[in-house]
Amino acid sequence: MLVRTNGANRRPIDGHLAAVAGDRAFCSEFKYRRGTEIFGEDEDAEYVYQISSGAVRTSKMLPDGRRQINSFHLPGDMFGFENGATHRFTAEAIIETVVSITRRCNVVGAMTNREKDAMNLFGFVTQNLAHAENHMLLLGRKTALEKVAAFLLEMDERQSHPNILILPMNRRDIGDYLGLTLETVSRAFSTLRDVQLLRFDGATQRRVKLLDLEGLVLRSA
Amino acid sequence: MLVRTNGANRRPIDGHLAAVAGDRAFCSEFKYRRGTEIFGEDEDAEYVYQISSGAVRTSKMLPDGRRQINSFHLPGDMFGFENGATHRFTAEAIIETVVSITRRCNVVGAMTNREKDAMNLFGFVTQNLAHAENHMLLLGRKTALEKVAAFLLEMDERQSHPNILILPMNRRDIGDYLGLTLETVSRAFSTLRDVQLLRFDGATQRRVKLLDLEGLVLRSA
DNA sequence: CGCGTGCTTGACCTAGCTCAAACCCAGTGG
DNA sequence: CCACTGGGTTTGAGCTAGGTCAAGCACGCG
Repeated sequence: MLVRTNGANRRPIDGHLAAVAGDRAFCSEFKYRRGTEIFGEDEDAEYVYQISSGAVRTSKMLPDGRRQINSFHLPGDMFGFENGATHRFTAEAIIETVVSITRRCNVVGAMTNREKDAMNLFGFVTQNLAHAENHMLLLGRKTALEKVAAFLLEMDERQSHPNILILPMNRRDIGDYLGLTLETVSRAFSTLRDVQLLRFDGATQRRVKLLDLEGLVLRSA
Repeated sequence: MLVRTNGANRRPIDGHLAAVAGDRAFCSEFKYRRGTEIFGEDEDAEYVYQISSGAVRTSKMLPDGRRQINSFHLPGDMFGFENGATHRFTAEAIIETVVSITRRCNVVGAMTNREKDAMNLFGFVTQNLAHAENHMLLLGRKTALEKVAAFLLEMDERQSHPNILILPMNRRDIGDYLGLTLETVSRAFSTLRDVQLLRFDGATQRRVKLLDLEGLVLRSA
């Protein structure tokens, strides 16, 4: 499923991944088309990934097709750490996405050589863990409206409070992230619109203006 | 809430925590009574913990009291890694529990000195992360019966398939772990008993014999 | 223009929640 | 010894949040 766009264009890039891998460890950039798989559950885990642009969903699936999205990754985010030899989940590009990739062994090599940056990597993992812990609280104990409000606040936060929040994912993805159906997500959006907590920008439903962050926080727990 | 039982009895102990902390970093053992708090959400994170005996639940709470248990920790498990300065969740002893404790700074010091053990610690964190990812799938997408079946299999696995599975936690804890009410958990136990997948050992409902692991696996997804 | 994808909305249904009652120990005190 | 108490658990009877199924609209694209 790899769609390599810039061929043998191997070069060090800016950002943490390059720092962790070290100057001598080169990173490649890959481009993935909307909807394509970056890696699949149980595939060999050879690389660690950092997003340059675009958006990625990581998910797990039950045999009958029920899906749970663990997290959405936006530019700057790292994913794909594995303890064992294989990936524990699937990663797919939601929109056209560019990631930089370095071999696991480079990172491990870096850890033994440069402890400070190894600590950085450790930080990325505990960050992922912290997100998972918050998300378990959401999945296990929040109502549909609280889930969607929390989701909007999370996205707003991660896009550093833009004037207009742009959602790269569709309602089904949001539902699979929040443990809801797409219809319930849609109804929650409508409810939040009706009580003036958000407004859709233009005709599209992917561009949202949050009108009252305080109000959203109140409804997110 | 600390109930220090062995006073100034500081000594190195066996196990990973001692290995990570290094020979010169001494670990203390603490005993907690059933139901007592080991650390609270937002408290300073000064230590890393490993269980010698007993059982611990780690949980997060919403303002109105709804609780989500992230995981149960059994002997050998480590918990309490933090990236920042404070704990992201509460840890409580479910039954009388002995933990060994080392200061975070000892562990960090060990990481810069002994890369191999640092890798071990990294492994513990990614292990916690892997558990969280599986648990999100469970919380977001499984039915009550699937959740309880998966829970029983998890506990059985972690007690290395004992003849009789002993549950240290009550039905409410199980419910808060699985995102269910205690009544629903109880009904699921009864259903599994009725279809001969488990039997209660004696009069107590905390001692369970799993009669058909295959059957449980089938119902756990 | 026709088609496919995504979104909304409505009507209905059901898994799991709430509320309530009853039981079963284990521990305590008379 | 028994009575009493208080967790913990089970079970039942209803209720409701959210799922399911279905229709219809809006947009973008070949």
